Amino acid sequence: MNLVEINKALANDTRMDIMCWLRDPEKHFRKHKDGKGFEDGVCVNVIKEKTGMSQSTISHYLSSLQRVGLVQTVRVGKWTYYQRNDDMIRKFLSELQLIL
Amino acid sequence: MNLVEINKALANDTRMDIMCWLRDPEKHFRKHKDGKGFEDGVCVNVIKEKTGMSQSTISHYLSSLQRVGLVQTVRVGKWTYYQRNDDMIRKFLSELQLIL
DNA sequence: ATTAAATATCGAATTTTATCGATATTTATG
DNA sequence: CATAAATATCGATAAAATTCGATATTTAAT
Repeated sequence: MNLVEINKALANDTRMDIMCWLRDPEKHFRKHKDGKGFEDGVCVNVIKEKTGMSQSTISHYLSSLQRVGLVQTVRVGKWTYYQRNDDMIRKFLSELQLIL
Repeated sequence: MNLVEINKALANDTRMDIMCWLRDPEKHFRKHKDGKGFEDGVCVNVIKEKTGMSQSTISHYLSSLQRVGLVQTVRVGKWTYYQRNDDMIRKFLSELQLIL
C-alpha cells in the first residue's frame, strides 16, 4: 500500500465522488437495466452516466482507483462491476492516522 | 476545509515527508543555528537542507501546505517558522473517515 | 545607508494529469 | 459468423504540477 499514490487517486473531485457514491449504490445510482442488484458493485456505464463524463475517462478513473486498491472488480459477461475495497480503505485510513 | 485540495497537498512524497517530520522536529531536523528551539516550528532553510531540494521549491511547498491549512507559520525577524496545524489535521482525518 | 541572510515570488522548462474521441477487445445474441 | 453492447486502450491536446535558477523583498547587522 502506497499512501501517497492513494492520495493522488483521491486528489480529484470525480474520483472522490465515485468512492463516496459506492458506499451506498442504491442511494446514488440508477438500477442496472438487466435488473441486477449492486451486490457485486456498479457497472462502468451507470457510473459514467452519473458523472456525465466520457466513457473513456471514467473507465480510466476506475482503473486508477483499482490500481491503488481502493476498489475491486468482477467481470460478469460483458459488464465490469466496481465496488469499494473496504479492507484497503480501512488500512489506508488507519495508516494515514498513524503517520500523519 | 476542502478535502480534495488537502489530498492534493499530500499527494507528493516530499510534502508528505515534511508533514511527518514536523510531528517531531527534534528527531528529524538539525538545530537552528541561532539556538532557537522548535516551539514555533522549523525555519524554511532547515527543512530545505533536510530535503536536499532547492530553496524556492521548498518555500513553494510550504506555502501549499499552508494554503490548505495543514501548517501554520510565524514570522520572527527574518525567519519564517512552520509548524503543523494539528487542529486542521484532526479535522481532515475525521472528515475523511466520515465520508470516504 | 550598505550589505548580508532568509524567505518569497517570478519565469521557464519538463513532466504528469485530465479528458476527449476514435479504435480495439470481449462477450452475448440473432 | 455478423452484429451489437460494454468496456478498455490508444493517441492527442490542454491544463496543472514539479522544479529550478534568477530576482525581489524583508529584516538584521555593520
